[in-house]
Amino acid sequence: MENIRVVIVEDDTDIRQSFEMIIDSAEGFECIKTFDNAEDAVEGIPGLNPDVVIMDIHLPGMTGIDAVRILKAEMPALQIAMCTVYEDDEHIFNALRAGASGYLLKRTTPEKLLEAVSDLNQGGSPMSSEIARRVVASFQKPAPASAEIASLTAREKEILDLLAKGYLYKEIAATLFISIETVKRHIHNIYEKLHVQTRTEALNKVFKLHG
Amino acid sequence: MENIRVVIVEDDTDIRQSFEMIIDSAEGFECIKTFDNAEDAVEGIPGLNPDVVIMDIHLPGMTGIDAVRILKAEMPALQIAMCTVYEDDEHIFNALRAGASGYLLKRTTPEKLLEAVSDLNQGGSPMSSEIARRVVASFQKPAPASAEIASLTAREKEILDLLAKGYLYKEIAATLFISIETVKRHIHNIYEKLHVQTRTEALNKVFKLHG
DNA sequence: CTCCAAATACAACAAAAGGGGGATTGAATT
DNA sequence: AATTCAATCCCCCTTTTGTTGTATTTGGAG
Repeated sequence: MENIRVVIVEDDTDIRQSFEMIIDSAEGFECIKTFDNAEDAVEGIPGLNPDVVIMDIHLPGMTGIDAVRILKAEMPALQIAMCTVYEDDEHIFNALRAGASGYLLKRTTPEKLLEAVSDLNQGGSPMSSEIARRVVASFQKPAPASAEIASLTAREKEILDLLAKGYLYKEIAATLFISIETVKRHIHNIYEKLHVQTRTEALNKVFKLHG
Repeated sequence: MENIRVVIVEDDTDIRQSFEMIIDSAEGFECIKTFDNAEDAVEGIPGLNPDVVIMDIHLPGMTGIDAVRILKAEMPALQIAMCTVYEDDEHIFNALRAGASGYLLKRTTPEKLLEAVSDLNQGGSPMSSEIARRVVASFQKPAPASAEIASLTAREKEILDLLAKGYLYKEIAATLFISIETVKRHIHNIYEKLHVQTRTEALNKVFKLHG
C-alpha cells in the first residue's frame, strides 16, 4: 500500500517541523515537501502532485486561502485542509468556498491530524466539532419561516416545489397524476397566498428562504 | 456527573431497541424514553426535557424532519441528531435547515453513536465524513455552470439579471430602451448559451451560482 | 478595408402561463 | 344536518413566453 503523500504550507518553523515529524513518523504517511509561504507553494505543488496539502491561512504575502483558490483551479482533485488558529465564520467560509475540504485548528492533537489527513484522502471532510457546528449553523440562519409559505397546504407546497424546479404545468400534472386544470387551480391559489402574479416572483420568495 | 439524557425516535423496533441498549449500557448515558413515531415524539418530548434526541427521518405519518422543525421551535436549546439511511443532499440539507445539529447514518458503529451523542451534548455537530463532504461541497461553487454564464455578453448578463428579478419582457424593453423583439432575441440567445428552454431553468442555473 | 460579433429590429407562429368563472367530492368540524 | 376546506376538474379567454427566419447597423479585430 502506497503512503499518503502530504505537503505542508506553514510559515511558523516550529509548527511546520512539528507537523512534518508527526506525518513522517506515522505508518502510511509521508511528508514529501514543506513550504513556508503561499507563493512558493502555488509554484511548486503542481509538480509534486501530492495527495493532501495542509495549508496555513496566515502566511506572509499571499494568504493560504488565495493559494487554495489558485491550486484548486489548476488541480481540482487535490485535497486541501486548512490548519489555522482562526475560528471565525469569515475565515472558515472563505476557506471552504475557495475549495478547501477540511478545516483544522492548530491545537489539534497528532492523532487527530493523522486521522484528518487520512479522512481527507478518502474523500471525507475532517473538521473539529466547533467548526462543524459553525458550518451547520450557517444552514439554519435563513430559517425565519415566512407566514405566507407556511399558509400553503401540503399539496400546494408539493406543487410549488415542482414549479421551482422548472416543471411545466403538464409535467406537474403527469407527475402527480392530476389534471392540468387542477395544477392551474393550485398554482392560482399559491400565487394568491404568496401575493405574486408570476412563477418568477414566487421563486424569488422561495429562494429567499432556502437560498 | 450527570448522565446525558437521550430520547430515541425510530419506528424500526430492532434498531430502536439496539440503540436503546447501546445508550443505556454506556457509562454516562441514559435513554430516558423512546418513541416509534413523530406525532407522539413532538407531544411527549417537551415534558421530558432530554439533552439529546436521536431522530429517524423516515417515520410513519409525520417525517422526522417536520418533527425537528416543531421541536426546535418549542425548545431551541434541544440538540437533535438525525439518524437515517438517506445520504442524498435533499434530506441532509432539509434536516439541517429544520434545526438538526448532527447527521448520522444508520450503519454507524456503537462507539461512533456514543461519541456523536457526547459531541452533540458539548455543542459539536457530529456527522460522518461523507455527510461532512456533502455539506462542505455545498459551499463550493460548481464550475461548469459558471463557464456557461461567463460566455454571456455584458448585455445578455444585464438582461438575465432583470429576467431573474421577475421583469416581464416588456418591462425589460422599457427599462433598457429597446424593443420587446430585441429582448426576445437576447433571451433566446441566453437560453441557447445556458442550454435551457425556460426562464425557470435559467434561474436555477443563476441561483446555483449565487445562492 | 474586410470580416465578424454584438446589438438592434420585425413578423408570424406555437406553446405555455395565468385570470375568472364555475362545479363536485370527501373529510373534518360545528 | 349544515358548514368549511382541501383537492379535484372543466371552460373560455388574454397575456406572456419562446421559436424561427430574416435583416440592418456598428465597432473592433485581423
